[in-house]
Amino acid sequence: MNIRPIDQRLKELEALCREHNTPCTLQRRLVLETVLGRRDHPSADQVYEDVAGRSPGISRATVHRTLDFLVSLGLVSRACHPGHVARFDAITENHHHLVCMHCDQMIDFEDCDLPELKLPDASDSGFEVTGYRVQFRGICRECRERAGSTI
Amino acid sequence: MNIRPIDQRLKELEALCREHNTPCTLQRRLVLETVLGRRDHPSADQVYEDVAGRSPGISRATVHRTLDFLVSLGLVSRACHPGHVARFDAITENHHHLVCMHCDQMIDFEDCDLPELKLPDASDSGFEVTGYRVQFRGICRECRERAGSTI
DNA sequence: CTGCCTGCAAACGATTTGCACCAGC
DNA sequence: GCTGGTGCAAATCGTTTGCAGGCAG
Repeated sequence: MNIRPIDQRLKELEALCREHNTPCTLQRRLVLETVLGRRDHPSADQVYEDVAGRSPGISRATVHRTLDFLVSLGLVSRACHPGHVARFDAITENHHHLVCMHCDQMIDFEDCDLPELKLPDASDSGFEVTGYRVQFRGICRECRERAGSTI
Repeated sequence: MNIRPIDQRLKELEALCREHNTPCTLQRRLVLETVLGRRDHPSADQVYEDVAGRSPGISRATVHRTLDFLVSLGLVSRACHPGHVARFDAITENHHHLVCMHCDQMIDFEDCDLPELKLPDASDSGFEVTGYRVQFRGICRECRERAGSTI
């Protein structure tokens, strides 16, 4: 759960940009700084609002593109789920899912020997916890075969 | 992880509709049957495709409304996350989140004594698991206070 | 100087909403 | 017969894309 200091992350960004032969633009720095500076998992639009406050010219499209870019570098991750359409589930009890990060397919994960998690006490934060979901993320067979060894 | 038989679920739907003084329409039955009959967490559009095959007149809007209705009854749950906008996270390691099911706010959950989950072997299903997220779902303080005791 | 990134605006896809009609109770 | 659920179409919201111009390397 360690967040490295922002400066160090910006250095990582510069190094990774160099490594990928792609410019380390002001916008990329600003978007990364913004995500690092928040602990509430902002949406793309919230990042846009923040960044636009400091750099008025920026466009929403750039924020989206930049976030995707940062995810592809591994500097930022997508909270929630990879795709963006709502999905529904006939099982209302707590259980686990396997999610493919390439094609967004999502299946139940049955035969695991994971312990039933006890609901934690999050009352410090004011939260009343009523259930949970565990999302195991990875790559499904089809996507692995399709992509060969390039992943 | 027990799915009750479809007939029993349909009975539950009828009972709950009666209890809420709202009609148990054909569309509601069809949508519920469809979600129960699939184990792959269909999106609203996939449910629509299925239902439209059996009942050509149905509209997408009704499928959305019906799914929301079934979720509110507790017969179906939303997989992934409650809202539908992508959210980003500066922490790329495995960790836990608290998600408010009312306002969709999402925060990190730090001080929990949950064990680090070992990545399960899901190779039967062809999945290569690379990470996980645990979503604890509940109601945040503000939403609880705002709603009073009506939740 | 060159290529890629950016800003803009239009396109797109999923979901929501307003309204007239129809079906369940 | 009333109420509220449905179908349709338009509106909305988040995200993506095509293209001309600007900036990092």
